[in-house]
Amino acid sequence: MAERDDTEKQPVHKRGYGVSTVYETLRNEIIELKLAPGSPVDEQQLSDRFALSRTPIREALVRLAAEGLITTLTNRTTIVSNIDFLGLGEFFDALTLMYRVTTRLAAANHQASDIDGIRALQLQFQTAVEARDVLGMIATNRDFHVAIAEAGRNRYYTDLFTRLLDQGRRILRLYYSSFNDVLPRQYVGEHEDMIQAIINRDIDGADKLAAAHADQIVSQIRSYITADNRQTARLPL
Amino acid sequence: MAERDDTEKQPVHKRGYGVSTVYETLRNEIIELKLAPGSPVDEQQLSDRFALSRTPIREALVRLAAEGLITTLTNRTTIVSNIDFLGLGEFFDALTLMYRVTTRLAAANHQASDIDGIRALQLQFQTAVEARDVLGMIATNRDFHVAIAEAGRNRYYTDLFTRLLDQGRRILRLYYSSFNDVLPRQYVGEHEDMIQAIINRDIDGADKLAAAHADQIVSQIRSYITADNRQTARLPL
DNA sequence: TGCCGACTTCGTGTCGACAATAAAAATACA
DNA sequence: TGTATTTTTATTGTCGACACGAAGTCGGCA
Repeated sequence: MAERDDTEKQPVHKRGYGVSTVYETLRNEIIELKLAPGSPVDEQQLSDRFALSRTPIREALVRLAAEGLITTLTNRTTIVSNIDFLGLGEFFDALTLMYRVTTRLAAANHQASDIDGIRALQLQFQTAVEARDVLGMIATNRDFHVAIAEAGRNRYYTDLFTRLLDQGRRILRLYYSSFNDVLPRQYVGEHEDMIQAIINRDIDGADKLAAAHADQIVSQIRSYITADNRQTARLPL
Repeated sequence: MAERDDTEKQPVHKRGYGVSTVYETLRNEIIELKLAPGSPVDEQQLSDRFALSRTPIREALVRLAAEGLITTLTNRTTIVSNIDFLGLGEFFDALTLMYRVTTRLAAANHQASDIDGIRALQLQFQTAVEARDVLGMIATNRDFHVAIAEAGRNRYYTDLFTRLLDQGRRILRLYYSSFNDVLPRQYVGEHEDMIQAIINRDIDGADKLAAAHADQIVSQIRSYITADNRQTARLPL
């Protein structure tokens, strides 16, 4: 689909920042599906592109592999990890639990200053919705929930949740064309309710809202997938 | 305390298995506190020890850093990560939740064959308890719960839980000298109850048992730590 | 004698090259 | 013409060496 011809060279790196640059760049491109799942990741190609030797490239790839974003076949090749549709059940389960836990903890542990950041991101999300900027919605929605997780002050949950949300971004992007506007608008309202519950330190309320929110998103994705499947099933044979 | 003079050389590696050997060896030594938290990790030294060039060593270190087991100070040195006593609250919270979730899911999703593996590990744990083999207890207890998590069939929970349990092993080892036998014996019984609940597919029962089990362990560790603190507080000044 | 700056040293970050390995291509054979 | 075997090729895994950066060290100056 999308060509990867936009290989701009970024020649100058400070010593020690080469790997993290490569890591972050590739990470973004994988999450934003600029690099298609299953597509091969060539070390020499990246070496040329970033004007770095293969050693720092490799270290970045090792980090990406540790996060499961790429898969390395020993001695042969490394590819962008495929989206595991069979494991989607596990994914949704974990995602829902993390939505709930992080929102609960935010209600319990947040400090006043956290709210400002959350509010700002909610505003960004809202403007993205109004502008019908689907990609922006996906990104800002992610940031909004990460901010809530950080207000909850449990790094273990935040780490797992962030990884799950980023995984989710890959899936959402696959289906973003089918977005309509009624759901996103609803999300704005749900976000608003969640913020209120957090401010009121209403832990159980926050939990319930988060659970409902998660269910919304999960069933939305599920419906996209089954709709997609139906299309394939209708293919003339 | 323990010297790290036992640096045996392992010269022969199959191509591609060098890094994983280094990774696993170091990982074990860190978790088992053979490498003290805060102690420096020298690449050249490891290079000599494993009879490998620094490149594969480095890749192993990157993986360890991604898991948080070591900390790399850019351009300077890399050390074995310190145990974060201030973040212990977060740790216990996440640990408890994962105990509950994995046991719940095991009750819901296990297959008959899983039970055999769990039973075998429970037996190992029991023999370690009877032999008063504290180190064995810590290790087999970990394996027992990992097996339950795997029977629950959610890789996201299993991953996080495994990491948490391994972190916990470092903490437990710090205090293993203060172990008495009454608690471990109690754990054997609690494990037995958990297995029964899982077999009966009693999800809520499994949850409750896991929660109680986790609380036991957490309060045990907490009491060790506070006892330790009291000692320091009693120091003559 | 105490503080500031150049120098030395040690270890990491990066590089280019070589070796091994597995897939693909080419060849031989039935 | 189809299949088994050898050869080629592309790409990874590993290596030894160099270069940069930060501590610690030493000497100069007030």
